[in-house]
Amino acid sequence: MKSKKPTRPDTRERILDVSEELFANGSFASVSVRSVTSRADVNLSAVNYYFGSKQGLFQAVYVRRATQMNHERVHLLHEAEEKAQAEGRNVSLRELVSAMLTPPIFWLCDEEKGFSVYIRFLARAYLEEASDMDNVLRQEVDVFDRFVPFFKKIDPELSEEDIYWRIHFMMGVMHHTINHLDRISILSHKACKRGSREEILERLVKFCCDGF
Amino acid sequence: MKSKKPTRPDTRERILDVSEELFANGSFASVSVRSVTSRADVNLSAVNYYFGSKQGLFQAVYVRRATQMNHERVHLLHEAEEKAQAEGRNVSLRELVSAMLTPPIFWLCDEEKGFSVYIRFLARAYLEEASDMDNVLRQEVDVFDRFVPFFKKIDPELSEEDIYWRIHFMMGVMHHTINHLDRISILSHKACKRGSREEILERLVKFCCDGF
DNA sequence: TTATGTTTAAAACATACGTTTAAAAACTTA
DNA sequence: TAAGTTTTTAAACGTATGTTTTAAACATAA
Repeated sequence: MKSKKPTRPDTRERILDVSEELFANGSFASVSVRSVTSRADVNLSAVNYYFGSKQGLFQAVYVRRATQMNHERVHLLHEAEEKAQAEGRNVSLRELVSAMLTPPIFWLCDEEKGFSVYIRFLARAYLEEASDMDNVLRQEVDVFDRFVPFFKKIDPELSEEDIYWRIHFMMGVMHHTINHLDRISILSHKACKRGSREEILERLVKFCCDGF
Repeated sequence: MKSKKPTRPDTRERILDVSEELFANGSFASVSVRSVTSRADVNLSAVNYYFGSKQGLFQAVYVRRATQMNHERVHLLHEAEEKAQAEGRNVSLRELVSAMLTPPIFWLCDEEKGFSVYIRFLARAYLEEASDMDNVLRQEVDVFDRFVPFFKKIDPELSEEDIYWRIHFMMGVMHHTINHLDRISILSHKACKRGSREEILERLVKFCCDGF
């Protein structure tokens, strides 16, 4: 007698969870609404009911966690700023790079929460049709703008163009690392394992700092 | 009376050209066979006739230029090796990095030939379903293996794992740069233009060398 | 020319897709 | 309970998809 289905108030969240994962592993076009609803054990119409369209669902997946992640980045920046002020020095390059990379990398390696999946989703979203994803980029740009003055203070000789190019390169390393984390074992003939969250972050931050 | 259609022996190539471009701008699933054949001004069945299936077409697009590009990389490596030997020194880090990055970057900026499109296609192909694309990766891995001893000679303290990670990071920077070349103008508020082929290559090589 | 193999053409097939509709079910509030 | 709102369900719609089929057009060589 327990087969009676009650209304589940978490339907919306379950759809988001499932599609976050599917969109992280495949392109927008390759993920069907039906594959989402069936895996979420939800009626087909639920997607259109809650999100209007497939495109609306995609954007909702993005929005759900984007704000939080960029807040974390700014928070780390402020922490580093205060610490530096207390010690009467500039914010170090390492602190800056770390503030930008730590949230996504930590999320990535946090299997507990669903954040891990989101980071892969995000890296993939960057490659979707430009017009749809420009808004996504905008928010990150605004965050990065707050970092630029600090980079400039470290090396006043750097032009803004130099700084933007290097931030751009940093994001490249990060997104690529995220998307190909499992493939690196192929590349190295199983020589190196994925490694812990701290290990990856350490390698990444070092590479980016030296690149800067 | 010129509307009589002769047999066009270039049908196969035209299909490859068009799909290379479409696959460079969109995911595998988002590109329809019909969009390919109509833009190539070719009958719908031609794709299945020449390539068996859509998947076959995709792989054919990859294979057409992959071998050539990796040959170019190895060629540059040999050139650097001979020059270094003649001068009685080791191959420099810069020469190694340059040998790996120059072919794709030069191709990327070469609007004349169709190579430019191929590089973008390639970067996108890396994100397609793993099982289909592992063969694609295999070839690059084999090429990179030939570079490893030279990196080791430069810095014998480096472990193989270190080297593979850094090669991995390099490819990340490159692919990301390729895929987001137009977006960098957004990121920098139009502060920096795309720049010439040499400029991009120079920035990229420098960043990667320093990262190493 | 005729015969043979290759390439193009148009149509149809079966299926999968995103979305809509309309009614039933579950929940909320009075 | 009764009325009203929100959520879930099943079915259908129209369209787009990859692929197959069958025949016509072409090229080449005997």
